[in-house]
Amino acid sequence: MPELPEIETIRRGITPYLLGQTIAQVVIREQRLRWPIPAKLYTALPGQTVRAVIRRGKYLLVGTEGGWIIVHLGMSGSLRILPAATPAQRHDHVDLVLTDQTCVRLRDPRRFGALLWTSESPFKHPLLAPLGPEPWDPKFNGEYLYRHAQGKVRAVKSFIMDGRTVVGIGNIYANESLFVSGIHPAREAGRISLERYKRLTEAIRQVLDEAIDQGGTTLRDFVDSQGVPGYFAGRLKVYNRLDAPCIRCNVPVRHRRLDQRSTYYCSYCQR
DNA sequence: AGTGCGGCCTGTCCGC
DNA sequence: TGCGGACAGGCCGCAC
Repeated sequence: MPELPEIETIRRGITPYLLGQTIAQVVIREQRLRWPIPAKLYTALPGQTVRAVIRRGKYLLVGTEGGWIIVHLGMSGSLRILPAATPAQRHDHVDLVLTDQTCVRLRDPRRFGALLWTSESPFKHPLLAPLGPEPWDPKFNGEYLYRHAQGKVRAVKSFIMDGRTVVGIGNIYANESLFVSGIHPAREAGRISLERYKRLTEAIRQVLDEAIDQGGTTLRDFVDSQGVPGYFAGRLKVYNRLDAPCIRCNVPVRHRRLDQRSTYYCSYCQR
């Protein structure tokens, strides 16, 4: 479910409730996420105070004196700020209960998400270490993408969705960014000019900025930490718009499956 | 080494 | 109304 704008929306929502707060206890109702929740998480955390809430790609990192919680929301995860006494519903797997009797509640029906613990720098964790730059990192520019694309025969869509290339771009925003920059999603990554890659990096930042501004995209069930949906779905230019007229040229939006992922594009505007 | 795909899960929707 | 199958916002891990 959540891509970078949704994770950033959640990060901004939970940060004021977490910073400086002390964790009273960790309630685990279901330990089987993508990987089992490590015992260290619930033994080390009580008594710790939250010092930082940061985002790296689609990971949320909650820092305390003793280490870091690494959170990934997979396809269906959400985090809500609630009174700790709120009855848990189906798929509410974990509560971080704070001493002020609020809690951060993790719900994840599909359990593709993860909740991990590290006492080292989270950036050195095997899941985070291989990640490429953030989309707003100055080194993420046209030259960077062009250089890394050389010799790559894979489709540009799959190239930009690869976290080693750049973080945070999932299926929706890959579709949107490629539309905005006029690049066909199936085009070979290694056969795109520097000029067009410059446009793509700008398109990516523009699309992500606007999506964050709108509180993310809710197609069916994304909600922020207060339970509010995002409003970017109304601004999508191609995603989920099969057969609707292209906003630029009126040709019907097309759909195909590319690397097992739903892909929307305008066959006239994107080459 | 780069690439493609199976698999992890539940919920929903659609056609029969 | 029930049932099977396809599909959904991610991404690891393994084949080739």
